[in-house]
Amino acid sequence: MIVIFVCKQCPARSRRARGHMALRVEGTKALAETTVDKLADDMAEAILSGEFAPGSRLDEQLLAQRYAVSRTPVREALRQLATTGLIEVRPRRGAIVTQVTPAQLEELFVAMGELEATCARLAAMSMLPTERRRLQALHERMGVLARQGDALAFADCNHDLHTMIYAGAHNGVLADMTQALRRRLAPFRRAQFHLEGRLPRSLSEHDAVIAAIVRGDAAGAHTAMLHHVTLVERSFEELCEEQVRNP
Amino acid sequence: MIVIFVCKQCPARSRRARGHMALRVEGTKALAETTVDKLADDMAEAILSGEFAPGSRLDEQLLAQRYAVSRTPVREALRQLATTGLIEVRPRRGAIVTQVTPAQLEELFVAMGELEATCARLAAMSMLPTERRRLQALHERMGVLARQGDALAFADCNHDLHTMIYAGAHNGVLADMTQALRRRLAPFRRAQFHLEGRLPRSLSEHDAVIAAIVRGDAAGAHTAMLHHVTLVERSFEELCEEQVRNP
DNA sequence: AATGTAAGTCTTGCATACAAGAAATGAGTC
DNA sequence: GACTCATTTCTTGTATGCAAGACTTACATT
Repeated sequence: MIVIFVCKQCPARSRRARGHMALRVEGTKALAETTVDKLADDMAEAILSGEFAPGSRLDEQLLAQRYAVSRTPVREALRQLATTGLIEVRPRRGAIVTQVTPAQLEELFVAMGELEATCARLAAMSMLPTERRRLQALHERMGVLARQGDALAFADCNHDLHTMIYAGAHNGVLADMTQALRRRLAPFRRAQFHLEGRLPRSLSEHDAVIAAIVRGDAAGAHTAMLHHVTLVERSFEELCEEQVRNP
Repeated sequence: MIVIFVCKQCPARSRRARGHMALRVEGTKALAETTVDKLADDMAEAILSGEFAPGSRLDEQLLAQRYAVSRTPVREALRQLATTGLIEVRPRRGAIVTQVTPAQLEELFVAMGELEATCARLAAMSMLPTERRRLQALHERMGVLARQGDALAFADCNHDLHTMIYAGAHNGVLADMTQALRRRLAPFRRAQFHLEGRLPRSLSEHDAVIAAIVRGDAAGAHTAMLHHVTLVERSFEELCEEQVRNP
């Protein structure tokens, strides 16, 4: 979200000239205003959605044609994606979508769990009363959704709940890192909400986390969150094994 | 470090043609082979060393002249640095070296502490006997250096010690993130090793961390490391205040 | 004097062009 | 028939050029 403070009196020209600023709200990213940013966003989305399969080559010319731009902005976008780990650029040999090995996936899940648990611990220590109340309220709403069996809305709220916890840690650096990791793992987590009985199970795990945070139990929040994320990972693994058996 | 598996029988030409690969060792970065990578490294170094002051503008043409290249690779390097948070590129308004506010610095230190503590916890759980022994050995060597008052060698070993702990967590993702944060904070940590009495104090703090890791006490390692990093931060703050008083 | 306007200059953003390295192809050799 | 080597083709890496947006300066207005 971008908030712009505008002096209605000043015509557009002088507004810029005097440096009236577009203030960015804390913790948000600027909207993609330049071609490169749009490209990077689009390509990241295409990778995360699986359209660009892991291991596939990203030909600069093809991408340039696809997005109707020249190679220059494509290259800049590719470099940007490379530093996020989504793709790999091999000097003089082009870029490929990063192939995540099972071992690396395991590491990503573990790292994610640790970061989330850390956020939960900090949140338990430093959340404001308002934040705790809103967290509790969201959790209760998810209880209703779970009973209604609305997996889609539940997933949305689940995302908000976790984001709320990152924010509650009151540490932008940590929140950004955790969010980034979460995004990278999104493709692997998506499927599991359709698993039978996942919703109520998820809810009861959340219960422990939320309760610990609300009562300010740092160690408890850490443990409960680690447990929760580990279970999410476990059910992902089960899903994989199942797919191997019944492809 | 790069390890290349070579078939001695095949001449260089066919080796490439047949796709014999240069295997990158886990957890390391490729050497800068392309102009852009070299630029990015150089510029990052210049920023971290303070040559490019926080807030200063990075003019593409000037940079291109300085490194005797065209603007194209400079722009790509800038984009790369931007995603690491070292600089900020404002659309159509050029790049500036990120200005870290005291509040952000505090967040960086806290995040760093949490990550280091997490690494220590995981290391306590999953380090191999060899790794524990080497950690212990390095710690003892640092004891000697501290008694000799060799601050420079001590700082080197200190770096190695922490790196060893990241590696001991057996999680490349976490290790990379921690290392990156450590690098970003390096300019702010550098000065403090010259503080009076810092070496022996640092050593005794390490003692608690190492002991906990070696005996496999996960919770203890976490707590001790968090304590250690917090103290490092504290002494940095003291240093700042002192400089404010006697500039 | 302070603010608003307009022209001019400078910088960035993107496209195009060319050079150099890598893969692919095909002929020759053992 | 497998391997080597040379040649061709394709892709990436870097330089250059042009257009559009942002800053500067000088000027006009209240």
